[in-house]
This record gives sequence, structure tokens and C-alpha cells, in this order.
Amino acid sequence: MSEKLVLIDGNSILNRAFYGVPDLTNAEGMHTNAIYGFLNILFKILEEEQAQYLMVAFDVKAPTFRHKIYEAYKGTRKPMPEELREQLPVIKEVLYAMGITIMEKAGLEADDILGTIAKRAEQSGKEVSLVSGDRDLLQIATEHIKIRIPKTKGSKTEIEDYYAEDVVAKYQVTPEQFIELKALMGDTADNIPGVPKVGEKTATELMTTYGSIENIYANIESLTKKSIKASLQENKELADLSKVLATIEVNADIDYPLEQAVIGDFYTQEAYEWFQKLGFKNLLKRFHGNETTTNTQVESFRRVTELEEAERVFAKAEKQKSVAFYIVEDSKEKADFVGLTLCYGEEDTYFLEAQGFVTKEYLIGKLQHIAKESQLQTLSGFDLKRDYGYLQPVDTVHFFDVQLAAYLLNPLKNDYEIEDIAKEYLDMIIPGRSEALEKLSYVKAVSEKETACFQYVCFRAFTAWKACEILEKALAETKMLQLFREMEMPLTQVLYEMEINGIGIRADELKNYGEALVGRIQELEASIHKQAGVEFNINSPKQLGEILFEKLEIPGGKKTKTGYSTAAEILEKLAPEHPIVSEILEYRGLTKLKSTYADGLGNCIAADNRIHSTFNQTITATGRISSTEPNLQNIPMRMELGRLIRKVFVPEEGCVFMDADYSQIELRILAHMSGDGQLIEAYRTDQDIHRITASQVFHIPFEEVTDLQRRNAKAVNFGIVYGISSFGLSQDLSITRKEAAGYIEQYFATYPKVKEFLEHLVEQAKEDGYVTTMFGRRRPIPELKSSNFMQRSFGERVAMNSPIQGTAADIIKIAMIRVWQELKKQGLQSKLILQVHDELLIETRKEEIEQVEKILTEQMQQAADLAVTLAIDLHTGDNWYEAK
DNA sequence: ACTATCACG
DNA sequence: ACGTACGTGATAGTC
Repeated sequence: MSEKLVLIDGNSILNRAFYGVPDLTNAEGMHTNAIYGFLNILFKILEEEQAQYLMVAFDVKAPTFRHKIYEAYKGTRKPMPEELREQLPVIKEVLYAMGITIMEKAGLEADDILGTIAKRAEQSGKEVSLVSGDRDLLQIATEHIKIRIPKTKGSKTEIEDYYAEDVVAKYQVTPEQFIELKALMGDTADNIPGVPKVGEKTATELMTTYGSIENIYANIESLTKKSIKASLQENKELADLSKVLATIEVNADIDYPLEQAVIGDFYTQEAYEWFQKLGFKNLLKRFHGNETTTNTQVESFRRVTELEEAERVFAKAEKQKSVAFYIVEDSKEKADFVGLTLCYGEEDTYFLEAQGFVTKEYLIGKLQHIAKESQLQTLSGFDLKRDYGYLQPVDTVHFFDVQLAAYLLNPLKNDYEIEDIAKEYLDMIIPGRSEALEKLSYVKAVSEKETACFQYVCFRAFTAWKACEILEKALAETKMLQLFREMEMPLTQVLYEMEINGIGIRADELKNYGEALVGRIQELEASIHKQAGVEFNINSPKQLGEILFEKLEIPGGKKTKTGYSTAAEILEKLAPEHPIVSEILEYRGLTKLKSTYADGLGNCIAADNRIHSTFNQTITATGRISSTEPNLQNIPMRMELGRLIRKVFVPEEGCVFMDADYSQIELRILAHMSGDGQLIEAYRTDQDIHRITASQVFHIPFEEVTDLQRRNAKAVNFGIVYGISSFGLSQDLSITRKEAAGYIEQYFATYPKVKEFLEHLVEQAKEDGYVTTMFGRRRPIPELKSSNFMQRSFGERVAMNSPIQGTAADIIKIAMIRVWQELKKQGLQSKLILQVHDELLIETRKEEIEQVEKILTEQMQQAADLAVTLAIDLHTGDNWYEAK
């Protein structure tokens, strides 16, 4: 086997990647999509090729010879978008960090470098794979030089390969002739003018007939098509110029540093840091086994097996100011305790495995002692909510969840794995779960990869310990320490108990509800198929769109990229005219209820006949919590049929549900934060706010406000909170943009301070790069720096919405903590079981109704001190339907 | 893995 | 001139 060289056309591939990969930005708001796409193509190629050498060629900024000719001919090239331009120097840095040879030379285009190097490599007996998005390169294909052209098909990249014979097969000309083919037909993308009137077809025909441009002109009289002949005769100079432009230099004056281009280890520390900075999480996985910074750390890790030693470790731990722990569980059998890792210093990380005299009970007892008794210590960990089953904490003030801290510092990330925290805040590469355990259970893995597992669990405690101090400092600097200590940390415990409590479900009734839907669904399905004249999958938007808009020729055409939109919004407009459409809408509604709710919830019922959702505290950008498996925050409410599902959510024997929700909390927050006197005054009278708004905005007496006016005012109120735009409002109300703009103008004239406030938020956000809630929670807004109008506008709306939505989230979190504490303090058995953004649900003992009602009302109303009252609506009932 | 749709606040 | 309302999660279909 001869050796192989991979050559990459840097600019071309970066350009391909930029347009092929959807917009990506890192935490700092820098665009990264082209770099990401480039690296993916690079890795894919290298995996396929198994080459020994690699070089990447780039154009340099100075105009080249060929550009000069062209620019004299036709002017300047179209400029590169800023989002791509900023990525060009970065990819070079990344490649440099990976030890990859970069070729660039003033006066030479990437093509010329590639052509020259490829030919030289071939002459020295090497196989060459040349990767470019540019078909121009096909001219240098030979038996040993393969041109590879990546194509983005949907989300996948496929690569077309061309040896010389493949060029002939596809274009009916040899690679040498391909130059002249290009010269004749021209290429606007490549700035080759070509001969007017000669396109791909004519050019191919001419070249296959005559073999060369020279021969075409030699036989020009035999051409049959007069217009072509005339054009060729008139434009001989243009044809010659085009040939010069299309010809790639293969004898350029350039170094050929083959020794440097030997493929080595890409996975250097510098490369890791770049990948981390760019936020390429899945590419980081490639770095496993290349840790360099962690080796010294590993040497200090200790395995503790003897009781005596364990005693010493705990005795010492109790005297430390800061202790971190990680509970090791078997991943297969959930909550199967394996051991405990403790860390309380640079040199003090211990893995205490439950075995012999060091029992599970002993270890947990010792840990609980630290958690309960030593209030002066900081006890840190990672995702502490998961550990409360062991801890049974009474007070969380000295707890420190590093995951939660990292979330507050940047709530925009998708996840907060401890590996990422180690890298971001400690500048350390630690093994990730999948690498260490290889998806095996702990017990199985430990026998096979004992050392890896030992290090893995130690690093988790060590990282929690070490990151704790740094994160605390960062929280202090960003003025979020109080938010962390007094809101997020105490909330972990409230959420934990809500998860444990769960909510009672009448499984039989849920089943009946689901079965009751089936009959009607089948009826609709048959009717829809009959009317369509064909059986098809109604659930497939693709098939449905084709049936409605092509087969049945219902007007109301295209919308999305993939085909016709069949969203309810569109179908509702067609429903009155077409019975099939309204049946489809009904079918959609029923199948949604069946699959997502009747069946979906049914699958989540635990052995205790309750549903235990997970409440996630590190998901949203604004500070809200989210609910998964199942999501109990989107149980139907607006439509009666769906709302009936709430009847299967029931309290325990001897209890009722007590449900309280804030009335228009976001608008009240807006009134407070903006300080608008008129709006604050509107809330003083405890009446229909949308009606008051309508009355004030449209200058009519309260009693004379029509339903339409009220509806409009309500939409404007919503719009303001979402970060108003005339277009959005016009869409919502089905009015013209101008009318919508009129409403907004009137609204702002009525509440001038609101306008001022929102404008100030955007201004401040542009200055700082983030917005904050009343309680100091931050949301960075990298979109504000985008050169893309749409993205920037989105950033502006976010700047207006997040402080409001986030403050509401803060307020209900405060209420939850206080309600929970008060229930405990008064020794009540009633339990907080759900939060739905502005609503709390308490499973209330019947004998405690009065006390709980008082607690819930007071704590919710007093959670924040605003210029307007925080009104709540409170109901009790024997199920969720009745309590709401 | 991504898209479309739709449930909630 | 650009093209959307803010924040989530689950399901089914398609690639």
C-alpha cells in the first residue's frame, strides 16, 4: 500500500459547512456553525481514509493574480457574511492547536496550492484525496488523485468521489478537458465569465465533438447553430481569458512540507480548550484517554476499605470547612447503594466502598451526621435533589449544589454535566460517565475497569469540592449568591418532596377516559378516509398535506419548507367550507388526548397508584422550573373535553385538593417594575384588568367596553409581556400590521412608563449582554450581538420578556419555599404536590383546610412586596378539575 | 436526530 | 428589506 495524503480546501469546506449547518453560537455568542461543520467533515474523511498525511489550504486575503484579472473584468466579489468571516481565523487556530499543517501563501489561491501539492504528492508515489466543495478541482483528478466533494443532504453529509474515470463518466470529458468545458460554459460562483449563449449542454457537446477549444475554433465553420457560432467568434478573447481563469496552477512556487504533515495526535490540551470554548460537546468525547492535567490529581485519590481508616477520614472531614460528596449507585438497579466518595482538600479524596464492616448504613449515617449537625460547614455535591433520599436534610443553608450554581451563572446551556463544570471552572479534563463505565452497570464495570471507575467517582467528589469555592465567588461577583442560597438551594428540597409525594391517579377512570375516545376516533378515521377516497396516515403532516392540498385541491397552499402546513391555525380557516377538515381537527384533538394524556399518563403511574413527575431546576432560560416524565405542567385546561382529564387527579383519602393561582402575575410585575402610575392604579381597583386596559387605551367608559375591545386589549397585554411587535400582534388578532401598530401606540400613550421601561431593558441588555429579574437572576442574551435582523429582534423581545417571566418565576419559588416551611413549622400533614408556573396545588388534610388556606393565601400574596397587590384565586375540590 | 404539531403557563 | 410573538415537553412521523 502506498502512503496517502489528505488535502483539504479550507475556505471551500468552511463555506460549505457555514451554509449546511444551522446557526450555532457558543456561550459567548460567537458563531460556530461553520467550524463545527468543518471539523465534522474533517473527522469523517479521516476515519474513511486512514491516511498518513494531512494538509489544509487557505486563501490569503491579498488579491491573487486570478482575482485581479477577474476584478478588472467584473468588479469585486460579493462579501463574506460577518458570521462566517469571524469563524475563519478561529478554524485556523483550532487546526493549529490540533497540530494540523496549514498551507497558505500570498498570491496563491487555495486551488493553486492544492493543485501543486496534489501533483507533487502523486509524483512521489502517494495516493491523494482532495476534499473541496468546488467542482473546479475536478480538473486535477487522476488515477491517484481522488477529488472528494461533500454534499449536505438534509442533516447528513454524503461525499461524491471522483477519480479521472469518474469525471469522464459524469461529464463525458477528461479532467484536462474539464478546464475548457468550464471556460466555455462559465461559472458565476467561481467568477468565470464563459462564452455567452454557451451553457452546460452546448459546452459538453462541443467538447465531446472537438476535444478542445483550439479544435473548436479550427473547425468553427462546421458549426451548425448560427447563434453559437457567432458568439464564439465574437468572444474568442473571453474564451481564452476564461481558460486562464479556470486553470488551476499545478507548478506554483510553494514549500512541500510533507514531514510536518504527518498525522499525529489531534487531541491536545490546546485543542480541548478550543473545543470547550466553542461549546462542541460531542466532539469533546474524542478526547478520552488524553487527559494530561488530571494525572497528578489521580495520584492523591485513596480507596478506603477498613473501618478504622474510614473512621479517621470522617473524623477529619467533620473538622473541615468544606466537604464534598458523591454517592455511588449502581446505574442499572436504581438507588442501589455502592459507596461514597468524599473530598475535603486537594490531597484528600476518598472512595469508601460499602463492604465488610464499612456498611451502607454506616456510611450513610456518617454522611447524614455531616449534613445535619455540622451547620458551619459547606457540604457540596452535584444534583443534590437526587441525594436527598439518603440525606433527609433538615436545613439546606450550608448545602452547595455545583450544578445549580453553574445553571445560575449561565442558564442557557442544555445540560450541566460535572465534566463540563470541571473544564469550565477548574480547567481540568475529567473522565465522563460513558467513558468510565462504558454504559455498563457500576458493579459490572467495576470488575472490568476498576481503576477507571474509581477515578471517575473520585473526580466527581473532587470537582464538586474544588468548584464549590470558585462558583461561590462567581455567584458573589454576579450578585446571585443570595438568590442561590435563599431561593435555589432551599427549593431543591421542596421539589424533592413534591416528587416523592406525587399525585394520586384514578387509574381505572383514566383508562375509561382513554377508551371512551377510541370509538369516536375510529369513526372519524373511517369518515376522513372515505372523503379522501384513499386510506392514509392522518397523523403524517406530509401525507395529510398532499391529500388536502393536492388530491382534494383545497386552496390554502404552502407554508413550511418540507411541504404544506397543516397546523390547526391553517385548517381552522378551511374548516367551515370543508367537512373533512373539521373532522381532521377533531381527530387531531382526540388522538392528542389519547396518546399524550390518556395513554401517556397511564404509563407513568407508579406502584403506589400515583404519578411522580420530575421537576427540573436547571432547564429554562428564565428561571422557571420544568416538569418531565410526565409533564404535569401541560395537562389540558382550555377545552372542556381535555379539561375533564383533571378529574382523574385525586387527593388521598381524608384530603381535598387546594389550588391557588396568581391572577395576572406578569402584568402586575410589569406594573411594579415599570412604576407606571396609571397601570398601578388600574390594579388598585380589583376588577377585570383587560376591560380596564381597553377602557383606558380606547378612552371609553368601563361599562361601555365591547367584547371585541376587551379581546384586543387582552391581546395587547399579552403582547407587551412577550416583547411586543406589531407583526406578532397583528398575527394574533388577524388584523393588519398597521392596525396592530396603532393599538400598541395607544397602549404606550396610555402607559408611558411601560414604554420607557421596556426600552430601557433593551438598552441595558445591549450594554451588559444580559438582563436581570427583581431578585437578581440573570439571563445572557447573545442574540443581541447578531448581525442577523431576525436574531437581534428575538434578542430584543427576550430582553423585554425575561425580566418579567423570570421575576414571576422567582416569586412563586419564594412562595413555594415559605408555604413548605410553614406547613412544616405548624406540624401539618398537608403536602405541596404541584407547581404550574403561577399555580400551586396542595393535597390538604380535611381537618387542616382552614390553616392551609391561610398559609397558602398569605405566603403567596406576601412572597414579594410590589406596588400592586398580588391577588390569588383559590379553590378546593375533590379532584383537580374541581379545585381549579 | 430532526420536524411538525399541540398541550400548558 | 428582513419575518415573529415569551417559556416549556411529549408524541408521531420522517430521514
